Amino acid sequence: MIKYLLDNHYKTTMYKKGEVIYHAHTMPRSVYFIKSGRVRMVTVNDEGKEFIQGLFKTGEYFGEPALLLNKKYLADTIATQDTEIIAVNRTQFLQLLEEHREFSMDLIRTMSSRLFYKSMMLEELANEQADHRISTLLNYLLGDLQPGEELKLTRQQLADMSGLRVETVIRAIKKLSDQQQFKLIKGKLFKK
Amino acid sequence: MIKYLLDNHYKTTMYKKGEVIYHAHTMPRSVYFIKSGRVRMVTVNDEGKEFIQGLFKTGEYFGEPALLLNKKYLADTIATQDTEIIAVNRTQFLQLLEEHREFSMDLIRTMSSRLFYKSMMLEELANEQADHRISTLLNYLLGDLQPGEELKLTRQQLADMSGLRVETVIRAIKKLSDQQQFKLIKGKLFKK
DNA sequence: AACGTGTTATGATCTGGATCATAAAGTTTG
DNA sequence: CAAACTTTATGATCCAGATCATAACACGTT
Repeated sequence: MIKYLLDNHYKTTMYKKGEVIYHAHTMPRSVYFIKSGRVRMVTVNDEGKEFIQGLFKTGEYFGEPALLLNKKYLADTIATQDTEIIAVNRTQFLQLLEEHREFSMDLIRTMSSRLFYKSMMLEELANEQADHRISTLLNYLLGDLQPGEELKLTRQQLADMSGLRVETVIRAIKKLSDQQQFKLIKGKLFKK
Repeated sequence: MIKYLLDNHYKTTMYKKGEVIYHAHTMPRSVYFIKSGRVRMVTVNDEGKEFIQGLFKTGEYFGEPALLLNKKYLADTIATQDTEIIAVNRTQFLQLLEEHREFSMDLIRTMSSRLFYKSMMLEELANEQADHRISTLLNYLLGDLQPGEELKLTRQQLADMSGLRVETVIRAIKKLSDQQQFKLIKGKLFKK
């Protein structure tokens, strides 16, 4: 999709590490495709505590639900590193969906997978204890990795994905480190 | 969509109140369209505590994400009252998506709205106190109602949607009942 | 190798909401 | 309309995880 957008002269914008792509509580104007880089989508509560709603990388896109529902964004979206973005406005986006059957199918599949993740995490946050939450989250994240590969997330990020505090995540990971499908080397997590 | 399915001789199945349409941890075979009735989608943890992932009524459909991702269901789906269901298998479903542009757009919008709801609830469960959670949930649910209309959900159901216990929901609703956009009459909730 | 910054680690205390218990409404059924 | 349920209500106790405090690594920089 990105290739198609580039071939058709869509404009890319550069966001420096830490720059905000959009703010919560504003009306959406575009869908954002990541040409290169990484982005995090976070909701922030009154006390400034972040919850990571999603992490997006090169080739992925975000921001469609609010655009399609014509509702204000729930989350802030921030470049986690220097990132190139192609913004596609509503008209263009709807046109892409109409004219490219494969893209609308891709979107449906992408949304399915996000729904799956969110349903899983909702169950965890609603009903499960800290250890269980971390175990489920880690197993899910490790699923994407090759054996021996490192899970490049800090304890703080895992806390912000699971609704726990850093200290709790640190203690949970320590406790889980035997019986799990990861190993701990100098505090880092590697898939077994 | 339902009309189209009926016109094309898709078979409807009757589920009595309390009957299970599908179980968590089984492989999906179909997408389910509700011809009439109501259905709840719940995840259940080891201690038997339920979390309501979704409530579906006449005209709505459910079960697509697992089918499209070819992953086991996360939740059980149960008829909340006598319900008529049209089960559409994978091939038929993919065919519907290909041949009916409007339907694939409807699905995208439906999924957007479910994602929106789940993102909202995740933020609440991760970061907010009981009163805030209930307030957000009630305001969201009241949004669909006419002024004066009753919100037909028990405290237990609200608890199962917000990850709280009944007693906590009861106390929260009492505390919120002044400053909110609902009124309490004999324990029932009405939109102002 | 000393310094600075980010991350992991660990112990001690505190608290919101769970849990337990019991009762009072409200609703449905025979 | 009484009996049998279901749902709402309220008080008392308890505990997992938040919060606070402080230290120890890890790693890049000069």
